[in-house]
Amino acid sequence: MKNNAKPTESELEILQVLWELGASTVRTVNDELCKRKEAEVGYTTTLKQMQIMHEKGLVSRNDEAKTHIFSAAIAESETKKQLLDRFVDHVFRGSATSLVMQALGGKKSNADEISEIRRFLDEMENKQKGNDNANEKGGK
Amino acid sequence: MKNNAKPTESELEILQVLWELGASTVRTVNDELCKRKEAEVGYTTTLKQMQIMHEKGLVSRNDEAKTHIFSAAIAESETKKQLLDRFVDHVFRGSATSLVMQALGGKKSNADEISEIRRFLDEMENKQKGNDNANEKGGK
DNA sequence: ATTTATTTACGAAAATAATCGTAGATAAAT
DNA sequence: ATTTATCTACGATTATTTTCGTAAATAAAT
Repeated sequence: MKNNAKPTESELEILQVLWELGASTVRTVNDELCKRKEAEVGYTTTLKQMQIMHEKGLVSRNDEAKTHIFSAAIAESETKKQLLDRFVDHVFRGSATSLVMQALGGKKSNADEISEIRRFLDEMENKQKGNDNANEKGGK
Repeated sequence: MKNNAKPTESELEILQVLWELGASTVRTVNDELCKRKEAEVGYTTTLKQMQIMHEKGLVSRNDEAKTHIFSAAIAESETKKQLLDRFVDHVFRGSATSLVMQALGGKKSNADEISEIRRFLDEMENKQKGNDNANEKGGK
């Protein structure tokens, strides 16, 4: 329940592929990366990256078959949450609200999005009522 | 109106100081950085960093006086918007909504925050009504 | 069995970011 | 004028991340 390893930019790209496609070979991941990025990505580059990620415990590897099968070893939502927290701390100095303002204000958010968020806020508020407190946290 | 220079982590930290304190000397910035971070930051490290930032056009410099005075050369909101866009693209693959969900769900958002956001959404919706269309934009 | 295609392992180079030491410049204090 | 304190310029080092070439392993095709 603890993985402090912060994936780098390109490690994140690989994780995104694994999260989306599920367990995959290096070949599959590399193909997908080439589709997503402008420039080509060398096969051995992706391979090396995934080997490093394996050492770090970011991905797991099934090497029974000739060709190894990799899958993400860290949860998508948990990882994104961590990245987001870090981002909020660094860029918005801890204020999630001002980030949200910026995110919604800057982007072309349509009516559907807005009402979706509204629904979400409703849910949040309900939860909060049921379980108040729970909000201490030794923030510096 | 175009500054594609993406500040690095530590450049951002310096920009944050300048945005907050306004035009400052290297000494002032360095002192502030030392306060904010765990570890000490060497004076010449900060100096060098700010020199590089000057070359890149991230800060401007007044060197009439003996001691140079630096100020941020890029706008805070504009910069944060760019960083956020980039972040949303990379981590949430373009979905601002899912980022907001994550931001609000994960963080300890209190009732005040929630209603603040609600008000914000109201405003957004009004604006949208008054000026519909305006939402075409070469989306991918 | 030999060739061919594909894969993994390994190491190292290239690119980028961050840190710092030292020397020289500048001005204030004595 | 000499010392002292503070600052800038410059170069170099260190650390981290990304990229890739080459060789060895593996299995499929001939």
